[in-house]
Amino acid sequence: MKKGLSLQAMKCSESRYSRCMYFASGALARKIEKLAMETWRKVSLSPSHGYLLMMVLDQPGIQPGSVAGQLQLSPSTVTRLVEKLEEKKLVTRTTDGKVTRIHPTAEGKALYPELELCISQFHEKLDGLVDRTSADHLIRQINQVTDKLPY
Amino acid sequence: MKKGLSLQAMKCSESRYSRCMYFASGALARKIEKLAMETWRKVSLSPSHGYLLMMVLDQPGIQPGSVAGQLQLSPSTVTRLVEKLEEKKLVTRTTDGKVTRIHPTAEGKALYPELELCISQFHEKLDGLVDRTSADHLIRQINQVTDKLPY
DNA sequence: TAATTTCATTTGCATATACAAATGAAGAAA
DNA sequence: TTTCTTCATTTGTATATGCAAATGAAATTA
Repeated sequence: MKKGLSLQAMKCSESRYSRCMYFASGALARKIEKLAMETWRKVSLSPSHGYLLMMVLDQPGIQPGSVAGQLQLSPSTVTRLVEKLEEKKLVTRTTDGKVTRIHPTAEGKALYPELELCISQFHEKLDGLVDRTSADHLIRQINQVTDKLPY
Repeated sequence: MKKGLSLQAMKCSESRYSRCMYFASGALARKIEKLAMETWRKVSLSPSHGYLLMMVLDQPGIQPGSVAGQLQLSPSTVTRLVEKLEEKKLVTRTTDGKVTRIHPTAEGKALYPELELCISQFHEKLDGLVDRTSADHLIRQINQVTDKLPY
């Protein structure tokens, strides 16, 4: 019945490395990323691209640096993400002197309901696996620690 | 004084996206990865490579699939990691039928003390930023959630 | 105003990671 | 034994991400 996992299958808490923040944080992030990827696939966007587009829809004219701050990504990563959304004709960039602004296109705007659906489905999916209270608590704790770590 | 961070600088808990597990886990993992990278730089290894080598030293003859399970990485990722350690002459691979085993070289073994140092320095560095009890607590909580998420 | 510094963004390059398909071998079933 | 299935690993390809250097413009200083 159980397929292809005899060696790999392992609860992370059974690993001798699981007590290390490096693995704990990495393993969680990879699994969450995967879960999110499944959710956003229906709009042919990665979760990062999806959230970025959402931000641009909520805050039209937003600057890349502000995206980087809010999404906790490096400026260069934001540039790449925006490039891809631009290729897909979902956003445009305008530059005025030092300031670059990202604007949604009509096509991008049209995606709003679906993006909202992705977000709520992602949260539902998570709710089905982890009870809401402990997830919320975990998120708060993670953020507390993240805020203490250097940029 | 403060340099180059006006737009990006932001506590993650101030972001409207910080309440989402996707960002919380990703942001934490990226910051921890960075912290760890600084620590392992002195042995010219990424943290993943360092931990993998450590595992091979602790469990000589270990199979890639078991590494994948313990480190919560995909088998293909483990293959790439091992390839690089092999290039650096720190480990060798032997294949006997279906079974592949990873063995440390003398050069790899010689690195053991330094690897231990990296691990303890990483933990010290973390201790300097986040108090030990809450870090341990967080790790346990993360692992609990991770274990509930699908492979 | 000219020179310097700061800032936001982008580019070039490198790393980390995964999925899906391919490989090669072992075990089970016919 | 021949075939089919399962398994562990590897390979091909793709995504995500970051650092350091480059760019171009604004702000500050001299």
